[in-house]
Amino acid sequence: MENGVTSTKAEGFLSRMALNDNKAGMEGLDREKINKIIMESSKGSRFYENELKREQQVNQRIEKMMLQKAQITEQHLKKAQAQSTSNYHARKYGVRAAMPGFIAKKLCPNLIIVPTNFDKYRAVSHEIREIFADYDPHFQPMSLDEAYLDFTDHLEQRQSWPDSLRTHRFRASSTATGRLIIQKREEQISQEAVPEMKDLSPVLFEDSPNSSPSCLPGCEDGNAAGGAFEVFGKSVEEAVREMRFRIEQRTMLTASAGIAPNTMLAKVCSDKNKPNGQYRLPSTREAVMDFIQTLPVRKVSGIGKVSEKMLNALGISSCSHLGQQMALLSLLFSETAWHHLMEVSLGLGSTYIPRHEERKSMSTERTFKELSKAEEQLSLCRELCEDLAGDMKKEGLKGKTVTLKLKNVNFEVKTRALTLPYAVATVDEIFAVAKDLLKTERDNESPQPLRLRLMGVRISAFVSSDDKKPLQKSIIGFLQAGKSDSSDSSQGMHQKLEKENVSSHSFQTPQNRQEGAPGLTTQKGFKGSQTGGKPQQSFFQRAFAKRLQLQAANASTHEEGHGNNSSVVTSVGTYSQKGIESSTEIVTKKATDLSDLPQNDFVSPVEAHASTSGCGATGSESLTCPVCFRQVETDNLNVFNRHIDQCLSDAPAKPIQCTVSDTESDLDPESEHEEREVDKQRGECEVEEEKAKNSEDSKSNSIDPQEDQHSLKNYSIQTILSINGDNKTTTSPQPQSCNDKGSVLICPVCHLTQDSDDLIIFNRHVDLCLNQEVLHELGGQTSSPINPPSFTNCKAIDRGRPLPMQAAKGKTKRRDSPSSPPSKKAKGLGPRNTIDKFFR
DNA sequence: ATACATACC
DNA sequence: TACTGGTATGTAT
Repeated sequence: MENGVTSTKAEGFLSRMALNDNKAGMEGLDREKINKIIMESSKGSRFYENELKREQQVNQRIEKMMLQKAQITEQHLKKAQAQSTSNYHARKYGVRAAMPGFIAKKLCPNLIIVPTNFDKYRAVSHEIREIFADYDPHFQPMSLDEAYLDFTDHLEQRQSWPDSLRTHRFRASSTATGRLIIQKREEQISQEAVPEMKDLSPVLFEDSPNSSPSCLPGCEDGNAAGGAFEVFGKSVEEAVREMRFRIEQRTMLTASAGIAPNTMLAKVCSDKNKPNGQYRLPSTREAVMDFIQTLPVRKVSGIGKVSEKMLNALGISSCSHLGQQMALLSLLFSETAWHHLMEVSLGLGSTYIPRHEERKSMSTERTFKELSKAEEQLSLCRELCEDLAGDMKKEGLKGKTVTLKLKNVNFEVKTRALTLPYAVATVDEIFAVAKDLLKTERDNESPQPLRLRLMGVRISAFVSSDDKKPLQKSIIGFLQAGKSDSSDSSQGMHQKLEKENVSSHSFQTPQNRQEGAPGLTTQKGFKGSQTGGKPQQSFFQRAFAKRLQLQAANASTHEEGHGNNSSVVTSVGTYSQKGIESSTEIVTKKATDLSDLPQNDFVSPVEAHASTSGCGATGSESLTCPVCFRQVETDNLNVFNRHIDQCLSDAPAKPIQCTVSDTESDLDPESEHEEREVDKQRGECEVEEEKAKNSEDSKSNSIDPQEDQHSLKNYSIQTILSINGDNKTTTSPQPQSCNDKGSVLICPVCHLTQDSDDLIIFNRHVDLCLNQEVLHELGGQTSSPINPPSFTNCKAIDRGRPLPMQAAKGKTKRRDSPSSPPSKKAKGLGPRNTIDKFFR
């Protein structure tokens, strides 16, 4: 048994943690050796144990799934039938994104872990984005180093451009020098790094360093003129190559790109010739289908290690398998997941670049050495709230839901949230809630202490810009008589407040009590108001609309010309990484704040609010009303809440008499200044986090052997492009015929009557139809998200997806219900917004 | 609305 | 010694 357990664990670990050579630059490594190192470095740690646990959970899910699969009868089926990163040198050692530094060091003892420098990344990102904008002013950045672009318009214009507009010089100043610089870089790559690799790596690898030389074209011609230059052609490939060339000239960073008919494919393609390369997938059905057939599901954005494992358990590893198993998958997966898989299997993806959406949440979290003392947890919590409030202020945001995230020393994560009836943004408001959530959690665990290794605070449920603006105005108006905004806080809010609070349940149960007086601080520099996005249409709505549009257009001329509809994804490689220890020193910088806090560790939000406002008493048997600021002699929150409600309805439009000064008020100007300083350092950390998005926080992101510290050189940018080109008309698919009762399904795309009333078959037809229509005739506007849904908790048959057997005349519905709103789902399917708060 | 899991960078 | 941080999304309850 012992053995069995051990090996199970080992397997779990391996499948979960083992080297993932999915990414470029990791081919031909000695996996076994690397995995051994990873394994030995990790085993026994709490993290490891927790990973095992999670692995078991996934396995259970799979087991459950298999059970369900076993219950599927022929009938069913028949019916259904119907990271920062490591640089490329480091990757040769098996070092990869998201790998902890201590393991990376074992794989590559000579590794130098470079601290992150997000200011630098932002600067570079800005430059790159300027170049992107030349090709698509509406490009969508997905992160600092990655974006989708639609090349369609650019290509159209480009056709008539003279050579001069397609000519680009080598690096500025003196060209000769520029070339030297570049060449020097290459030498460093190939001569320095490589030998060292061989000598020092504990890991053997089989193939020699790949490496496409950087995209230096062999342009002799332009040299005489006092500067080397190159004339780029008019094709997509040339345009993209030109873009990458410009990026490299400008930033000394290389970029990779994928060119494909939609974003999903473009993303995959961008990985194909990474680093410093590009790959074009032609926009033909044949090419797309061929491409998809052999594509491992894991390559597709949105299919992560869990989804992959579940699919693998069903014998599905490539996208072609997906296509073959749609019926089965429809019974085992949720509708959303299934739909996404179907689109993937058909090579479908988004062909438009959605507008940059507004953020939906903002958070900050920190990992530290074990923290068990209530006071320290409390002060840390406050610190987080301060950071968060600062960030919120920068963007002029207010949100109603505050979430506390806790991770204990065993890596178990918990989140606790509370939604208020009004939006908050200041330190005190946030802290009041977070503190309460923390207390509740502590109480729940007691007498065991909370042994935390991470704490985070998040705000979500932002009020819309529309809501915010008047709010803002009224506050400003209210304050006009007055002083600086930092001292007023709750005053101006009164009217709004009163309205909101009165109409909503202001306070609730002890578990759920909410702070009564938001005491919103005014914020200057309120920028707000990005216009609301266009409502997202569903896949079918779009297709249908497009078709109508096309039909209309067809009446007149149908000469779209070039027919190059493109999207581009670009990603810049990761730069550097912060030291491993960076996250450990956080613990209690603000121990002094403890003095500001009431003695009892955890007080109710209201109490805290009052006390930090300097207006409340802190007697243990009384609570301070946030409205009238009188003591209420009770510790019964129901009583207290009644008082507040009363207070709110009784004393309407009267400003609260108290100089609240909450926000930053508990810091004197001096210390506030210091705080800012600290924030700066922290800023780097946060930026790092940004960076860390690309892989790991301090650990793995920029692991570069043999790199100059703080230098960007030798890093690469990766670009993914997608394009719709070569429109070819394809014949519509033959409607599948199964024939049945008198029901009739009509394809919303081709408008042909379908013989089968089998929805699965019908749906498949629709998708095929869309695929062709959209891809070829229409330049295809599918609404597949750029960032696909995750596959959390796939469900199973019993939940029974409603297979609407309704067959009507004229209008047919998919289970998706084309006419019904994409619902939250489709909406949720919107792009994952990874734009950092630091770049906005 | 809340909690948790998955995914991406 | 010893596995991140920020954001989004999906599912269950």
